Amino acid sequence: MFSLKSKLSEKGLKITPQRLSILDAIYNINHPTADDIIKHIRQKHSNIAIGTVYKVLETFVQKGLIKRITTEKDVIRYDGLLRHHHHLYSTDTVLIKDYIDEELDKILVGYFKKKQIHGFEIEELTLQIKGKFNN
Amino acid sequence: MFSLKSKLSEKGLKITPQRLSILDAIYNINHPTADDIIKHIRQKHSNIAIGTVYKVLETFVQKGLIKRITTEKDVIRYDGLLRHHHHLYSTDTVLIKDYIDEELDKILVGYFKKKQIHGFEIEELTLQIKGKFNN
DNA sequence: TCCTAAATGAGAATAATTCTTATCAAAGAT
DNA sequence: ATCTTTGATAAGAATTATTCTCATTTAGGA
Repeated sequence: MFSLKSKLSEKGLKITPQRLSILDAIYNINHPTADDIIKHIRQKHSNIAIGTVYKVLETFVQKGLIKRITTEKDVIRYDGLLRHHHHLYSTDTVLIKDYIDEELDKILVGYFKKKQIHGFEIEELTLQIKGKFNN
Repeated sequence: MFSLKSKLSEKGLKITPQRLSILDAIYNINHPTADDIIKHIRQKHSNIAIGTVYKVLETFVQKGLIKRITTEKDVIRYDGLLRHHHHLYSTDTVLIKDYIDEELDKILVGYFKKKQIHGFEIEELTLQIKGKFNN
């Protein structure tokens, strides 16, 4: 089962219309902000409280259903792609794209297996690839 | 000349006490927020307007004197280290440390010289290394 | 020293996020 | 199917971060 409902229940979360529509929004918007999600939900039909969206997003992050994306801005973006991946950041727009590259992952993991960082235990390696999208 | 004043004048910026103390703060605080900088300046002696700090920071970023750091939080942090480097992020605290590794840089550049990303022109590669600092 | 464009201060305005509390609803127990 | 309880949501206030506005000041070249 890959339904939205099963994703919630797998994490021991109650299934509510709000949570389902937030999860749906995350899967249908590219790295959305909380505001993107609110607008997306309100567009179609239902209303939702702003505080609920923030609270649910935090819950999802805690439960590992989604991740926060790092940006240089003062607004938090979320990512529903759980498979390990990197990000392409546009240097002139806000566009961010997922970048999956297992070969790169192997190289990075291999490199840091040999080369320890003194006083630091690595848990995750994410490459930020900044540049320009051609069209 | 590596004085703070020369850093400003090299970029064609007027030398003001506010700019000097902001630059000084950036070099003396580890990846500060605007608020960290304000507190640092007010601690010692001089007062400074909050708006001025934000404005000057933006100017510095535009001129390439400092950089914004990417984080998962909704607060912007700055970095005065201009040499290309990566970052170590603590997964349980807000600590961020610079990580310089030219060997890694060569591997990454070499990798993406061979492996193009379709529709994307790379300008900068920054690795986010998340994990735990041992004390 | 004077002049002018640029910088700053002060506070209002905006934006993003969190908090509070009353009401509501999911889902397990009956 | 209904009840009950615990957790979820709505609404709006509060907080925090950042930006904007505009009057005043100042750096630095003329």
